[in-house]
Amino acid sequence: MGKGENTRDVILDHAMRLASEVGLAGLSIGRLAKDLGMSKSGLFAHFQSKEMLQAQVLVRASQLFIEIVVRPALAAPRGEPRLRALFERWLDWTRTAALPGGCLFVTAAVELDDRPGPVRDRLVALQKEWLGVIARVASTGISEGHFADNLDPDQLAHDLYGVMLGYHHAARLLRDPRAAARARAGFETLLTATRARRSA
Amino acid sequence: MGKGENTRDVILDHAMRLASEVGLAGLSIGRLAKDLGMSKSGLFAHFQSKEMLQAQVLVRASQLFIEIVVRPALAAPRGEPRLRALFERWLDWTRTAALPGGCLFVTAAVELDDRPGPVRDRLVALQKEWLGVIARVASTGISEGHFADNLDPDQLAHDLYGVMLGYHHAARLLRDPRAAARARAGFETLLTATRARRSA
DNA sequence: ACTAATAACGAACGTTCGTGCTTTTATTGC
DNA sequence: GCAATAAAAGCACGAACGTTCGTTATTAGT
Repeated sequence: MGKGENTRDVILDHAMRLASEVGLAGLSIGRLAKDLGMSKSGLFAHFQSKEMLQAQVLVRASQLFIEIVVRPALAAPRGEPRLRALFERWLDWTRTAALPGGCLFVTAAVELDDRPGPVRDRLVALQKEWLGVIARVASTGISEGHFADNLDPDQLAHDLYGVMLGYHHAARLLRDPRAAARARAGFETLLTATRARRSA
Repeated sequence: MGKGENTRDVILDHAMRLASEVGLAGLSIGRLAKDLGMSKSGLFAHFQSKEMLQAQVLVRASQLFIEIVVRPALAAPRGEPRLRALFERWLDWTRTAALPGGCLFVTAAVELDDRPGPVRDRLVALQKEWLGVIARVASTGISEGHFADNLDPDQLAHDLYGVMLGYHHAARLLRDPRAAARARAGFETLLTATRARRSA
């Protein structure tokens, strides 16, 4: 690994943390350079544009997310236990990843939802992938007999995302100390519902 | 109503719509002035600072929200019917209010959650008020016998907010045409859960 | 109609923004 | 240790930012 590649990693790491606080649009080359003690142009040369930087930050964050949340959860048994493992790690991942401003994907999702472009496209792809992972685990939960067989895995994935967004809102904006407890209660409500057959 | 007050309303109205797309931080005096065909300084004079403008936009949006969502829903019978009315109007309110960029409060919540200051404080107060309204309606639902008497109204309010955030995410970022259906399904899951006594 | 007050204007301020070019400094391969 | 290469710095650019100033139109009260 050349030296450039190394500093590039350092830049992306810091950019990811900064973006969790101020958003991807709030990132500024000047601010990053100042924080890292290097020149604007020297930093800029690692990326062809700010847009490229933003996209790379997203990629880096998703790698970290997989490493911190997804991979370890795969150690849990298929079906419900694995879903629980995913949920707990997801709930805690901004702490584990030391993201000072909360989940970067939540921030990016809101600020990019009306801004077409490659960065938005990449985020959408990542989010759909993640929802797909959840849905697949839920689906396995059906075949394992943990959940009712008329459960809609995509709906459960969607609902789980809602629980996480609610947690983010309560924890970050409202600074509600019960946020995690509320999220877990919401999760249990969803899981309970997966057991009763629902009227179509 | 003097002339100044009128143009001030026009400015705030447009600023609110613009902010729903680009966020409160994304608002710029120059852009607003250009859109409305007036000078930067003339527009600026209506507010002492950009921060004041942002705060006023929030106030304006909450007035609109009350008018469009809360007030009409109060016509529905107390308890569950009123909660349903609130939910349906909430789900549709950005369309009714003609906000092109989705719910302004969602956007503001994410971008302000790490930025202390009067604007953030105002948003937090507004959000707590709104959650309080939901909780109070849910609470009435208990005394009306619609919901189990060990239901936690604050938890239901929190969960409902999560459903709405999930809807926003699916509709705005993922452009999922099933977003509204998903949100309604999540709502019904929550309501069903309020009927069964839960183990403490 | 004349005056006092309000509203809007145009220009400029100092910063910061992203992005080029050119030059200097570090690192690498032989 | 020297040459080739990669990385960072330095400098400058045009544009946009929020804000202030002094001045001109427009309105409202008498």
